[in-house]
Amino acid sequence: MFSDRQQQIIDESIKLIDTRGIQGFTIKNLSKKVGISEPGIYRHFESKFAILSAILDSFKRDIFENQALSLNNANDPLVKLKSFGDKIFEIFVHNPALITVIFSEEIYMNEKQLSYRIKEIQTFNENLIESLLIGLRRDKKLPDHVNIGAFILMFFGSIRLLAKKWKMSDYSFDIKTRGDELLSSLLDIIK
Amino acid sequence: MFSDRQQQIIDESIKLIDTRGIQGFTIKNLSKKVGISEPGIYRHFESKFAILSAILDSFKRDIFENQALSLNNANDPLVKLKSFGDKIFEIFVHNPALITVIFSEEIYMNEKQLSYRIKEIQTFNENLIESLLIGLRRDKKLPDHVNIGAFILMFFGSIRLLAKKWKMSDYSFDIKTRGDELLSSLLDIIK
DNA sequence: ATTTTGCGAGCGAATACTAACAAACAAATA
DNA sequence: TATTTGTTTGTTAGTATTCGCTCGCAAAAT
Repeated sequence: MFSDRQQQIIDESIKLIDTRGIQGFTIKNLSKKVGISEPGIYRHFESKFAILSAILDSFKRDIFENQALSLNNANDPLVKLKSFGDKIFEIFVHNPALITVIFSEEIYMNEKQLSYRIKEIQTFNENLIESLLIGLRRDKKLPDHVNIGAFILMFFGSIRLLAKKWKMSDYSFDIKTRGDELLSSLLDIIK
Repeated sequence: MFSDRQQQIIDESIKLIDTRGIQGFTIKNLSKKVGISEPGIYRHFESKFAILSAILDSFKRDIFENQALSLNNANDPLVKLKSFGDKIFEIFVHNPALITVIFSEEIYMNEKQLSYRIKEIQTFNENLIESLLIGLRRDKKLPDHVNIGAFILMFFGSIRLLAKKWKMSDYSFDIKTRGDELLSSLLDIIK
């Protein structure tokens, strides 16, 4: 899909956006990081837009494969939910820079094509969780007082916020531990 | 504190950041919105940084006064929590552009002084909620299984996410209604 | 009379991107 | 095997445009 050089450019772009924001994501800064000249970048991507687009493609592929996989590993919906959350934190631990890139819709706000892609990924994830909860409700295994829409907001909202806090604290705590704590509190709600 | 013209510049800046992002927040765009020339802007603020700084000052004053007020209107901690949440949604309904400005830490990431101020506001709000919950626990009115840290993440995380979704949907649903739903689900957890 | 608020013109630096050319490499040919 | 050919990947030098911001001056307000 992407050549080695292209993947390198994508990786450095993500790091650059993470550390210096969209404003720091310039072709000049990027070329320094990659170690080639500015026009050299354009040998591998036709525009800055194309790089952002590739970042989203690359991430989308990752998450679709990973999540689909983790959901097929169990039968119990609660176990699925837990492993879904675990997987998210695993991805963040493995590539913290992604937190900024996928939770900062503002980065893509000038490009409708890109913001649509971000929305698509979010909707995909929410639908996964929603169908799990609807299944539980059908089987009368979800307490009556649980509001599915509200739970989904709590689920993704708290995970996002924890990840952002982790990043803003310079990764000063163990997100795996705190994530486990959070996930078990979330699961408590629907037990 | 701020002259009429300064307040106008602050208001237009918030709107500009909301609609066009940090990248669209330029002195040229701002001067067009305000209706004066670019150098005219510099008669009222010494730099672009000073405008961002003023935005945070203005918002900080608002939220500190408003929240402190709403928390003194009741005795029951649960009622306080509800009115705290209500107040947040009221502020957003009244000034939706603030959602982008205060939930987009990336805007200020290049300026440590500014990102520190954002953090300060967040910590202030979290501490308010935390002290309410600690009080409840002391009085044995908080269920044992409730993890205070996790609940705070859920509380602010879900509110933030709902607000962002509201904005991203072009304000296509009634955030007051959905906010009420969310808040009652949140309160259910600690009852 | 003095201060405040505005303006047009223009500064140096940075932006995304292009043109023209050269080395490196691989496949095809002698 | 040695040489030619074409493609890929890189460079230096430059484009037009935009950025935040300043200068010097004039009108307006106090």
